[in-house]
Amino acid sequence: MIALAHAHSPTDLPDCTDCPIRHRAVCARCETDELERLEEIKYYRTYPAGQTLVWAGDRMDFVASVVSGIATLTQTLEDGRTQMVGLLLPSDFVGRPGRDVAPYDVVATTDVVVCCFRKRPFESMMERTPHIGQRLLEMTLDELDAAREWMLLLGRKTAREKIASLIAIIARRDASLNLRPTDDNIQFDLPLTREAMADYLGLTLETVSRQITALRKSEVISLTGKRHITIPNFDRLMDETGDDSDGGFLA
Amino acid sequence: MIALAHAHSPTDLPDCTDCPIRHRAVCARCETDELERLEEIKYYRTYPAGQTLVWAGDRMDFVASVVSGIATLTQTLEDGRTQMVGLLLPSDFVGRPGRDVAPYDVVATTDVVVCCFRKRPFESMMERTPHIGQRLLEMTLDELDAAREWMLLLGRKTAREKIASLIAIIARRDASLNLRPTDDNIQFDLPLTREAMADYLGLTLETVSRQITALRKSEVISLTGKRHITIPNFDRLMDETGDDSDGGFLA
DNA sequence: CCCTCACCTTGATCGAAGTCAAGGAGGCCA
DNA sequence: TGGCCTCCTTGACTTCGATCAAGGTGAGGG
Repeated sequence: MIALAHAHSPTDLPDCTDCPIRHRAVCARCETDELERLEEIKYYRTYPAGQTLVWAGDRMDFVASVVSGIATLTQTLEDGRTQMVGLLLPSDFVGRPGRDVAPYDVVATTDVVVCCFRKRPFESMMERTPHIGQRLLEMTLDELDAAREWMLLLGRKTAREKIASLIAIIARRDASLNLRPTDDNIQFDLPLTREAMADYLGLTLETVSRQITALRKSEVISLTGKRHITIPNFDRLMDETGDDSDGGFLA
Repeated sequence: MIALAHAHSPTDLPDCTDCPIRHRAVCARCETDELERLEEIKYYRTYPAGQTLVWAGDRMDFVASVVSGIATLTQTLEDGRTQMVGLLLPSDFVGRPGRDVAPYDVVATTDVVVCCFRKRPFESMMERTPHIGQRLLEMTLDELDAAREWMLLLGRKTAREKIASLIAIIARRDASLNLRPTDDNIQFDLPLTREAMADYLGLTLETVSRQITALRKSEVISLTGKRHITIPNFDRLMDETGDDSDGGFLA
């Protein structure tokens, strides 16, 4: 949820106590001494935008936290149809203790920095450190809620509602990120291409494009360039999502 | 995953050590002494088929394990469109420690027996008993995988593939339940109405009905009555699901 | 400066699934 | 035994989003 205002290179991030995701990641509940032990087994990796961090089916010998940037989890059917099943933001966790083989592709959407832990040491650390397991449970339950919200969207919403929902979610996230209120004249850049949005929403990229145009023509949103969005009236946008008024939504 | 061969009434189930879900539920890893403490705060409830156990938005002052029967988790949009977001089988967990308000409706599909724990005592027990949290984490991660598999189905599969996938999953579950091999001439009863299947698959009940008929006409399945299904050739069915050969699937 | 390539938009057409409507089958109760 | 129910099937028609196809836009590199 928290992005770096200015990108750090791995060597700028030696110390967990200064870590930008310290209070949100899997290590959030750790005490200083626990953090010190984590520090010993961690290492940073960076990936440029577009690169695949993990291929579905590959052995994974590490788990990791996203420190900065955005990555996606995607599944693919044998004939090439793909569905995004998760969006990884800073502090989100990659991998699963106790599992050897990655079930999804993990792809960097922007440049990404991750804080990795070799799986075995992390697992044994988890046994000794309930704080890690507790936090991971909390995060996993949140992700499960988000996945279920997304199932409702995929199964029952119209294309227009899907786009409106996605824009609302990104707007909310951006607002919370920059500590601005979620009201009117919110502005932000879409971090996803039309194709990635299509993969997220279970649509084609043409439909995504058409529905964005339609929302623009209805003045629910306005566009500057292809990616920069302004929301003149947030309630107006929420009306288009199909959710009931408050509409608790995704991570 | 394990159902009772013969239904117990609540009073038949006084003792955790004899519990049919002892080795699969949230208490699976507990030692005898931990079990004894759980025993003190548990109580059973039964619900007849069709009854709602929990309404979305209600306060929930308990968490629970499904002991026998099947229940569904569903979400509803304000105009009435509904999407099933989870299927609760024996040993599955209901509720979330640390949360007060239920986010989904929980409805009994068959007669259901649940083993309840008042939320506060359960939460404080969780703090002292890492085994419970560990097991809950494992179960939640499994559910998250299942939800993501389901997202792929909802977003990218055709109606025919959705139906084939659902039948395959129920067949697999039934086979594992009865310790029969998943090969040919599998037979079982669909535990869901056409409408419930539609809610699960993001379809209408008419489309479900038509696709079941179509699969019957293609001799991928055969029907006896409306609910009893025979699968002459399991590989044939798998070919219709759109998944790649092995196709790791849901709970 | 212009070319190229990735990304996006728009149009025309098609088809899968939704909608509306009618009726069948079986279980349950009076 | 007959008359509900609820659950399911089938048909006719409509519609939303996919598909196929053609171009537009803008950033970066030669």
